[in-house]
Amino acid sequence: MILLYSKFENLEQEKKETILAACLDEFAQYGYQNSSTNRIVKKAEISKGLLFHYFGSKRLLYLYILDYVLAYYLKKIYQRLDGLPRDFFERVMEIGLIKLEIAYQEPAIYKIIIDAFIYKPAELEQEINERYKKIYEANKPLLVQNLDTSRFRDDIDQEKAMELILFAMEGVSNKYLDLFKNMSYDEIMRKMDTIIREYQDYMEILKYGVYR
Amino acid sequence: MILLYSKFENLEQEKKETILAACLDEFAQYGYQNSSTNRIVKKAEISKGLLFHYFGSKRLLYLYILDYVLAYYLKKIYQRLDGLPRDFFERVMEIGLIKLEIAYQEPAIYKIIIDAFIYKPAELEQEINERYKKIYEANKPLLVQNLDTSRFRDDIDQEKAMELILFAMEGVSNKYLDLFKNMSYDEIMRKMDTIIREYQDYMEILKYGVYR
Amino acid sequence: MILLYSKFENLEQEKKETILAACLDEFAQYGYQNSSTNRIVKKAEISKGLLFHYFGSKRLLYLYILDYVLAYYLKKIYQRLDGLPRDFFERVMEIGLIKLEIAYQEPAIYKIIIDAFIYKPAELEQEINERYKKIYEANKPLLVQNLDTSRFRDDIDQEKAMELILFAMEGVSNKYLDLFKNMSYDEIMRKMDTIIREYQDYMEILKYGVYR
Amino acid sequence: MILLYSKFENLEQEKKETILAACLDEFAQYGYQNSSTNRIVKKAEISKGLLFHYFGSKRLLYLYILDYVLAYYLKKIYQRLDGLPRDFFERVMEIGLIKLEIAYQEPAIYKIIIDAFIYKPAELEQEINERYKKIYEANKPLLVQNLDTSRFRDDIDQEKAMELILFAMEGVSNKYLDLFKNMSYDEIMRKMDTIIREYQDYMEILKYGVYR
DNA sequence: CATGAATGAGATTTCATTCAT
DNA sequence: TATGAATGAAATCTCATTCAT
Repeated sequence: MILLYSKFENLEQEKKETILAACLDEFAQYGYQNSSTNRIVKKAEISKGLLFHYFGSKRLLYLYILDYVLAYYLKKIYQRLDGLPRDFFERVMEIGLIKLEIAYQEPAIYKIIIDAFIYKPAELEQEINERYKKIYEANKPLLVQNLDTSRFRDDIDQEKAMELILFAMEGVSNKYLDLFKNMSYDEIMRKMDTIIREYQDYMEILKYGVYR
Repeated sequence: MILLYSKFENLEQEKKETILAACLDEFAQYGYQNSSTNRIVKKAEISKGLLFHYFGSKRLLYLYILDYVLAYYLKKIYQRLDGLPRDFFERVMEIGLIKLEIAYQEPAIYKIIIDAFIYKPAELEQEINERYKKIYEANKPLLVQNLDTSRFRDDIDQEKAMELILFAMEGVSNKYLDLFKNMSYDEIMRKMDTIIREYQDYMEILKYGVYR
Repeated sequence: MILLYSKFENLEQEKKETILAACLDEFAQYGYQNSSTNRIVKKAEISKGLLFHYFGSKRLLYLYILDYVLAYYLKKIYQRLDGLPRDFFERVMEIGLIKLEIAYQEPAIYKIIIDAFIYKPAELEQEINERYKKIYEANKPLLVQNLDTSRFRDDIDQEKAMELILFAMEGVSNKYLDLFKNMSYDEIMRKMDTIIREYQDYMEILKYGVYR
Repeated sequence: MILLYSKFENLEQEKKETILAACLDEFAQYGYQNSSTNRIVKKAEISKGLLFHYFGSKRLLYLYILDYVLAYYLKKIYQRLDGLPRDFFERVMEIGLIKLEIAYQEPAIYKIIIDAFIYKPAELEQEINERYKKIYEANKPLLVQNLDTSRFRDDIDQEKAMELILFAMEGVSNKYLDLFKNMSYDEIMRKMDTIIREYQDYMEILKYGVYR
């Protein structure tokens, strides 16, 4: 890894950023399969050969970018780690909101991540699965560390319950994201209060089942 | 629509089926973007010109096929409509099993549907969304028709509760489907009992919250 | 084979010949590895796609051309079959002269054959070996059919002797071909008599050992 | 020449050898045309610029390497010069065995030489021909020096006879080398006795014609 | 001496679509 | 209706060589 991409990493910051921006843009808009290295070099204003000098192949370039966006994403999330609520429901909500925030502040990064894990281009399945495991493991402590589980009912499988809650709330999140697609940032912000209230409604229902 | 594809629809049954089979095969294996009309005509043993004579463009061909598989899918589901349990949880479980069944009996059809809704090739987003709404509307009665809601607690929003349950169970289903990817049909069948039992465990937890 | 190249073979004669000429030219000048399909389509004045429509890949194109030149070559040789002398030495000499003739009448064809068998591009080794065997088998009767072996000495292995003679005379032939490279056709023709006389000198020596 | 490569030749021994090894490896595996200076610098662990600093161009690098392997080859052969049998046939056989030995001890060197003289990349034809002449001249004394020609028959052209024998035996050698291609070293060694015996059979036939 | 970033032409191949027959 | 030849842009990737540092 270190050797593989060192040519690129040793570049001056500005140039690196131009190239990264071009790649993020391209992969976010077209996904892996339909992205074009031709378009990337045009956007980045570098020669065709140089891109391959840095990254070796489109495949390796994509994996580099994927790792880059994942690192960025995890960093953002972990910056908030300290302030996470101890109650599971509140924490799930908080994390959901963080994700929404990233999705709006860095839509390209968010889109690349989602695409990678949901679509998984066949020729990259293994590599993406590895990264998925890694990010899953990295996320676990986020959810369970320093958690106050005292309110969970004794007679249910706590782990399964938490899984269900996550699945359900992810479904709710996606519903909102889908809704947001055709809305401006301002519109979204204006509705945010209502959304948060709805979010809480959903959680209340779940809470009723798992908390005593 | 009627005019658009009438040339194809008026074909003799056998020829239509050969062409359909070739398209299903191709789109299931490669998805929309990476599918090739060249390969399709080779598989279907028809000429290049004829395919475009029937469908106009790759894009329109795909949409035709998408509608075809959706119709097939819905038909299969609706055939089971009468026997659906009146209890919501049992019904969700039953529908989940029907989906699994289709996924294994007609993997190509299942794969095309999943791909369409999950990946949504950018240039087809609008058309796919339309279809998504349509299928969503079509599915609604499936879930609510003739439902026995008497056991739902009075003090919760029934609709939201059902949404949550669906989201959660979809998460569980996907978890299993992911697990199945690297298993043979026989292995899956052997584990089916355990899986159904786990499925029920998850539902018990949810039930506790929404049923009185 | 028939299906593979039928698209090309069904073309009208004139177009086929233009394309063939372009390929022969290119492969003779550059060999397989360094030939360029870009240059070929330019020479043949057809579009890039069309070449691949006809032949599928550079590799298959080359194999088609190789078979074409081999067929041409064998046909030329077999046309002379009837008049071949019954004495082995005279026959070897005759065949050698036929080859020289072809080499000068159709230098591209000759060069492609020689290149294929001598250089054998690694990725085509197997296919070329198959063809080599085929041509070797086809050549055998040329050398032994209706041969008068009565003058061979009884106490030597006739087959080994004939092998040696062929190897030796091939060496002599190559020596002349090498010599010819820097000579004009006219020069060569003027020297032909001397060359044939030398040829015969060489054979006399060999004859002395194997004939009684 | 001296000026041309002096930068390289003045290097410390170890570095020179690393670079030479990389070049031998590359040219033996890929030939001139398909070799890559990129791969060479990677193997040699030197910079791109340095290679061109030393050798000027790929073409000049190849010629340097060609001269190097030829020198190596000739040195090896000449080391055996003293012990060479005085009988022409025995000497031809001995030289043939020496070549086989080199082919197995230094396959890269052998392969580069063979490739150069057999394939002759068009753009290097002249330079290779010069070297061919040089090596041919250098080989001559090897064959005739201190030779016992007393057993040659008086009535034949001795030089032509020797030429024929060389051609014939080269044909036999190539036949064996071709055979060896698909055999392991051990297999070859196990068959060596049989091969030498066959070699001698061939020579006996030739001997009969040229010796009295 | 030495580096390695940078170039851009050129390699083979695939693609959806058109159109003369 | 039906054919399949024809197009040429675009895809990814490699190449020998240069030059600022």
